[in-house]
Amino acid sequence: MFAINPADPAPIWRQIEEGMRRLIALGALKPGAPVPSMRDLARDLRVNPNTVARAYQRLTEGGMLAVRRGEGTFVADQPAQPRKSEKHEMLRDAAQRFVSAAVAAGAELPEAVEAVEAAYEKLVRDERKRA
Amino acid sequence: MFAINPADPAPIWRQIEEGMRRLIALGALKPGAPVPSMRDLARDLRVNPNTVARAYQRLTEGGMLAVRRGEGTFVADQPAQPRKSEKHEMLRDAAQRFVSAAVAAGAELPEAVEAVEAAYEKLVRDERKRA
DNA sequence: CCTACTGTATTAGAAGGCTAATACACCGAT
DNA sequence: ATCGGTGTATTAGCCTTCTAATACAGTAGG
Repeated sequence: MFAINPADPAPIWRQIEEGMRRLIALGALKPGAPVPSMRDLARDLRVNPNTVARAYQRLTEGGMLAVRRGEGTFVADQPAQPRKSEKHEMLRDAAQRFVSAAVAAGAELPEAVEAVEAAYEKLVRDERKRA
Repeated sequence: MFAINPADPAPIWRQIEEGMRRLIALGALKPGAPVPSMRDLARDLRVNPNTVARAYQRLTEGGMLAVRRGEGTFVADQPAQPRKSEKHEMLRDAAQRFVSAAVAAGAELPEAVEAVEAAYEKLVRDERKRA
């Protein structure tokens, strides 16, 4: 599925939440498709089931996942995409953090953009490979 | 100087460290110039002096700052810029995190690049304004 | 029915980040 | 010499995250 980065200061449950959103946005997980059970994913990521549960709960509340109790968890039929305002806000914040890190590392704009393009292509390529 | 973002999961001492690196990289703090005392900066950022101390220590170890004991802390005469390999590694990791967040938010590459350009210009503009 | 799997919930404990309160050593100015 | 400013260091306590160990409720299949 995706990997957990222990060096990332972001909580694991947030990394899982973001990873699922990413897979759905990329189309790697289609509406109605089952997602791994909490215990399976926890074993896969070497993480506690409770941590996965927290991520799944948030995704369910957000309308990305749908739970059929006793049966499993599935991608929602109409995965709720974030509102335009929220999307822009998230993008703006993430970009601010990235640029701050890039400048602190001694990079200027062209280098930063280049790194983003490379990371994007790699992400898409890795996802295609898994399919 | 710069602001602390409580919503950012990154530890405060790391935000401070990055903020100082940024100011030096942008030329807002020139070699030999004094940086705020730990207690002053702590009061300014509404943060504990110990937290600032941790950031300053790391920056001193990294060769960015120089301490004249009892007198204050100053930007090193020749601020050590990160090695090319480290710079690339930092850029790559930061870009990966940003792209992951952007895709999870439902954005594609052009939008992401646009956000980066906007954030960069805003960062530079805000720094010029403070000077 | 029984087993094995789903998600849900609770409790306890370890680890790290942050705060707070001190104390110490050093330098410069009064 | 004293006072007020530096950076350095230590200790204790709180909060959040993560782990671990359970227990419970629902569904599918033999």
